[in-house]
Amino acid sequence: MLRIGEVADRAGVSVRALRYYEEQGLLEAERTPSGQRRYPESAVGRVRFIQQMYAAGLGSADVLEVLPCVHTGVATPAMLARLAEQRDGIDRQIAELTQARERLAEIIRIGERHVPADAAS
Amino acid sequence: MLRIGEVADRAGVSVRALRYYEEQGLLEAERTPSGQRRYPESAVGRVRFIQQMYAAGLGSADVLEVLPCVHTGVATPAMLARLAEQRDGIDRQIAELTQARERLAEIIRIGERHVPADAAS
DNA sequence: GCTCACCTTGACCCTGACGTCAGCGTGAGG
DNA sequence: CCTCACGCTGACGTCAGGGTCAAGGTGAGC
Repeated sequence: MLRIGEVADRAGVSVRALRYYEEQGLLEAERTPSGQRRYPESAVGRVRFIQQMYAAGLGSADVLEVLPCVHTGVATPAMLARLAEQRDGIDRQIAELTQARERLAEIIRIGERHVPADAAS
Repeated sequence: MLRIGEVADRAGVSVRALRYYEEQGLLEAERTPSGQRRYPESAVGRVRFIQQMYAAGLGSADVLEVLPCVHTGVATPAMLARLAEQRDGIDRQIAELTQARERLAEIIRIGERHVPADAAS
């Protein structure tokens, strides 16, 4: 059983973040009689997953929706549908980003043609 | 010369957003003697570009940095460097998203194996 | 039994990209 | 002249994902 600081260190997040996740219902912890949180080792991976989902632009509610499937390894059809929805959302985001990237790349190409004399600066 | 509402409609953003962009120095407008904003047609495209950059995760300051190149079509080497930096940032984001997507997709595959009997629900 | 690092809750602070409301001016049609 | 949609500024609200500070409890070593 890990203490909150250890989980934070191992997962690379702040203690505050872990308490916030708990507040959002994303992460449970057992408590010692005095009230201190104790986490299983698996919590570290769980936190990393949560971070990854946040990075993918999901909000706490979305993560909360998909977490049960991760946790249990099984999923109802409804859960699968939600997961697929999130995956498609990410796909849409990737598409948007790719477009933006192309846009920038094109601007760079144009700009390079207008400043061709300068090779190394 | 377009009024603010028209630009907002055509670009698919709110009037408030346009005023905010102006506040951030991203979008200029002429003013009628009474103070109303008047935009050239080109503003619509400009706003769309701004939106695309926001969608790519750039902040107002970043957009402000890269806009001159778009506007003028030319770029100093320093500008090119900034553009390239933003492009690379987007690339990193895409990589992260792709990872998250794969993670979700895997969870879906696992889940599907655990609920294979149910085909249409 | 003392110390000191670690933990607790609660409360307020922050940034970004707007939403929203108030109170008022503007301008084109009937 | 009246109306009514549209525009203006300024100020405050919102939401997420935490940071930070305060005031105190806990627990393992010495």
